[in-house]
Amino acid sequence: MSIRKSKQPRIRRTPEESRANILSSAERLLTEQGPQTLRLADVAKEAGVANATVLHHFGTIDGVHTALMERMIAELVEKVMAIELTEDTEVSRAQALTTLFEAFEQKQASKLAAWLELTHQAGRLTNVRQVVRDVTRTKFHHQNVPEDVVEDVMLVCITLALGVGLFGQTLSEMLGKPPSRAKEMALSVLMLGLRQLEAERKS
Amino acid sequence: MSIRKSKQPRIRRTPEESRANILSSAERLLTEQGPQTLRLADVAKEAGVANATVLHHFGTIDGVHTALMERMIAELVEKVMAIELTEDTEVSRAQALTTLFEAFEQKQASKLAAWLELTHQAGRLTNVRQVVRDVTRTKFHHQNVPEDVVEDVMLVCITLALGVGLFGQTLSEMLGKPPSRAKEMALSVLMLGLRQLEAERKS
DNA sequence: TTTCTTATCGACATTTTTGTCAGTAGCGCT
DNA sequence: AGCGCTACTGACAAAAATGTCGATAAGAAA
Repeated sequence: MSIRKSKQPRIRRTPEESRANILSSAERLLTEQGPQTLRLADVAKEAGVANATVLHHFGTIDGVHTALMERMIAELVEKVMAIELTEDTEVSRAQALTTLFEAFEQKQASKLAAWLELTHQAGRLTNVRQVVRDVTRTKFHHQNVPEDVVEDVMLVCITLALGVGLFGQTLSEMLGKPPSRAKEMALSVLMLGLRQLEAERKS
Repeated sequence: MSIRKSKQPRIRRTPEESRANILSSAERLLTEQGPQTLRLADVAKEAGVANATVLHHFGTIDGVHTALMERMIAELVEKVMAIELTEDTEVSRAQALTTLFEAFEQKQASKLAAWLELTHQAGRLTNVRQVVRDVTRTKFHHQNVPEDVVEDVMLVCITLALGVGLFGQTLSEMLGKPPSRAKEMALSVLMLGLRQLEAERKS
């Protein structure tokens, strides 16, 4: 009558692999189930390991949170830095903006940012300014625009990309529209608005 | 040697007052400390009552969460509905937009929205579509623009207002700029972009 | 004053979540 | 094969969070 619980053989990973496995599971939980589910038992179950294994690699559940944040931040920064903006044309800009918006929505970066903001951990993003400056210099160096103006533009682009990434889909669907509508509208308005802003500045 | 713990006389409120007191405390915790601190003991302590008192009025801690969400939503809707847009002028629009942005940042509505989004409770906002439709009809009835276009515009405005409300201040300060810079930039871009969009539509 | 209602509370019980520890088992190395 | 290292695990302990219950007291009404 007893059900045989065929015990799986242990999987022994390298520490790096194991950490990556656990963090990937945690990231999945964060984005699909929300921050509440980032509990020890949940993470361990999602990763297919014992609770003690998670603690073995990260010390505490908070260690998991910290490591997850840092991993997601690093990935996002890498993605943003990879955006190409070789020419100063409308098309090139539109592409860059689209890529930026997608970077913030694809890897759930907006959810990460919201989590950091809500938990007052935004201070973790100490390198944001440096990244923005690097982008300003490396991507916009050929444009004859003052650097602080470029920074203002990037500020508004990032803010809007975050807003769209976090709320765009839900809001669009609430209004009975296709889920990408908010993003499309935001991109249109942003492109047109920035063009006008530049025109005004030149006069 | 024993320290006399002068026991306070009980405060006996009406059920409505007591609920309001508890919810206000919870709201303070949500916006100032983050959602993690919306625990029974934290809420009770902030409200200055015993844990059991909170449960007496709300049943469970989840009941507190639900009631808090509903209260904040109602307050926000009221604020948005109160926005005036009597004329179809640039100035009038700018004022309305500014008011909208402020509504989303003042009462921490963006944090509420982010909380709902992260916890997959956005479905609670069932009346968003109705509110948008009401606003479309009551505020824009005198403008000769199709209703679905107005809805698209409101979609982008709300999305951006949320983004600015949630991330604007932090991002601005990260880049070493005054905290309202993101909002100002967003408003500028939004006004210019919408004007252009309208111009394009007319041609 | 006395009575009645019920908001309030402290103490306790239950459940949930985190963390500890001693032993087990993969895997490389000799 | 035998050995050493350590990733891994289950069982248990500790802590934290939620919820229950009977008693108390504030205020209204008789």
